[in-house]
Amino acid sequence: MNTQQVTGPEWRPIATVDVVLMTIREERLEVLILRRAAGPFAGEWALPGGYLRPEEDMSVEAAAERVLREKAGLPPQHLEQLQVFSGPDRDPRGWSISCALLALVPCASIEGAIAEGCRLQPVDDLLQGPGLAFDHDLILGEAIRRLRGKGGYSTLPAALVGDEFTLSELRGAYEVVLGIGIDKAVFRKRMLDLGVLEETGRTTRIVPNSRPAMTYRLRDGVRTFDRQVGSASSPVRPEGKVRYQP
Amino acid sequence: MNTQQVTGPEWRPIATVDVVLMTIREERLEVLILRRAAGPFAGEWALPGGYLRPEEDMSVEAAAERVLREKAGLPPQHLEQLQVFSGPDRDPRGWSISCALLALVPCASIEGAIAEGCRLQPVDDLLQGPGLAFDHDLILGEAIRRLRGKGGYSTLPAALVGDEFTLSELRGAYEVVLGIGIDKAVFRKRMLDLGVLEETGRTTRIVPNSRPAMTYRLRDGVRTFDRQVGSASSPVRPEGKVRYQP
DNA sequence: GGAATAGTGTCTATTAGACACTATATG
DNA sequence: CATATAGTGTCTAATAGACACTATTCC
Repeated sequence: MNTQQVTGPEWRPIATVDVVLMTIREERLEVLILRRAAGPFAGEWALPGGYLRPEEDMSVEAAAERVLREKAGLPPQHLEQLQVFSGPDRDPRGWSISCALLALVPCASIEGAIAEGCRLQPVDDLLQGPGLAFDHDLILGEAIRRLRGKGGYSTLPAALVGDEFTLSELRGAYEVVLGIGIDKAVFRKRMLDLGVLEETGRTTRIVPNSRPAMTYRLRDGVRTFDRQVGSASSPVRPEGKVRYQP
Repeated sequence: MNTQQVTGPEWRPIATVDVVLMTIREERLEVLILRRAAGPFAGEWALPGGYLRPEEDMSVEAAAERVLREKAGLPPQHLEQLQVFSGPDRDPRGWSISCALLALVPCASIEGAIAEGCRLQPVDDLLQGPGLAFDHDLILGEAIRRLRGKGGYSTLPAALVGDEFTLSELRGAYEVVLGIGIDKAVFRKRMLDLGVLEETGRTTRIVPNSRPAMTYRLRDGVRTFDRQVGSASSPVRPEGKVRYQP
């Protein structure tokens, strides 16, 4: 316990950020974790995080971006606050408040830039495994819930593909996030009718021996829809699978 | 500035909670505000809030409930985290982190219990007015955005009516939150088909000289739907207005 | 019966979903 | 030509929305 813990306005809690960086690799949702070098839970796997620094960080978002720069060498495609986790017992060093943030990136932008001691782990494996340090399993669970929930009625999954993408790639991201198959014609009509995309004018071929596809970019930032994309009743179609590293 | 602000792990920011307590009164959305007695912005209107207290508060949610007990004498019907506001400049006392929370209550449960120096103010008036202390206008704006956004596809507005309510009362809450008129037949079918309500078996009459209505309660906590309730194209129907204090 | 609100039935325009079909590239 | 994916057209079942209609209470 920490001797700084006295009651009154001069008392202050430990303040940190924890970042859930998610990406799609090989058609699976993966999370960046690292083996803690020091401090509590040294040697165990945990989410990247750290203390707030008054001189460097202008906000919790800035602190999260600093952490990600150190661990994955990148600014994320999308970063949003997830939830505050707080209390006297979640950190053995004392009463703490941690702002958890969800970061999304296309896989291609971090592979190779991942720092020593870090790795990408499929979320499904992680939910079974021996568990993360602190209350990070709880934080991870909340991140997955948020992504799955918000992913169905927003352009959030677009942050998991590159700036420029084909409709098949985008659909693949939605399918991985939502865990369902989505009919390509329905998806195409929905996305284009929503007006959240714009053509780049360029085409790409996803695989050889096939027709090239138009590429698109997001017209704006993340937007929300008033209806869910796809449905749980859609069968998972074989064509639904799309390669992200052709 | 505070001399505690030195770089390094022993440094800690000011940590507070700010609560946006919303309710519906006279068919308008209202917010609890108070005139600051001391400290920065003394004499100005602000959202209720306060320091985290290590001995009393087990979490930010508990701190928010304590603040609400002091100012409005109640545990809220619904309490959820909104967003963290943080940075070196938002509080003149130094680098601060504030967890903003959204609290919803039926109006009847707080009228009379509101503490000295506090008042309920319609949100629309507040958005025009001279503005709140700190960055509380920003926090209020985020609270309204959250309520309007989430209100359309969840049972969140139910927290603004009593535990037991008629479908007309509930529909009225949705109409106030969303700012649209909702057809009563459509609303009835949607809500009952969703299976989020259960009959209490008791009936109430909203006004004299009319047929009594069945009352319902929420089957669970807040649930989300995959489709928006109502639509912007619905005309505001005269019958849509419902009295909350008959 | 009159007034007021609760609750139901019906029609229609829209659309999600399913799926067949055409188009365009490579080899 | 075959192959593989992009992109389009069509049909259907489901339903949101509009609105008329019936039901139940108090006066």
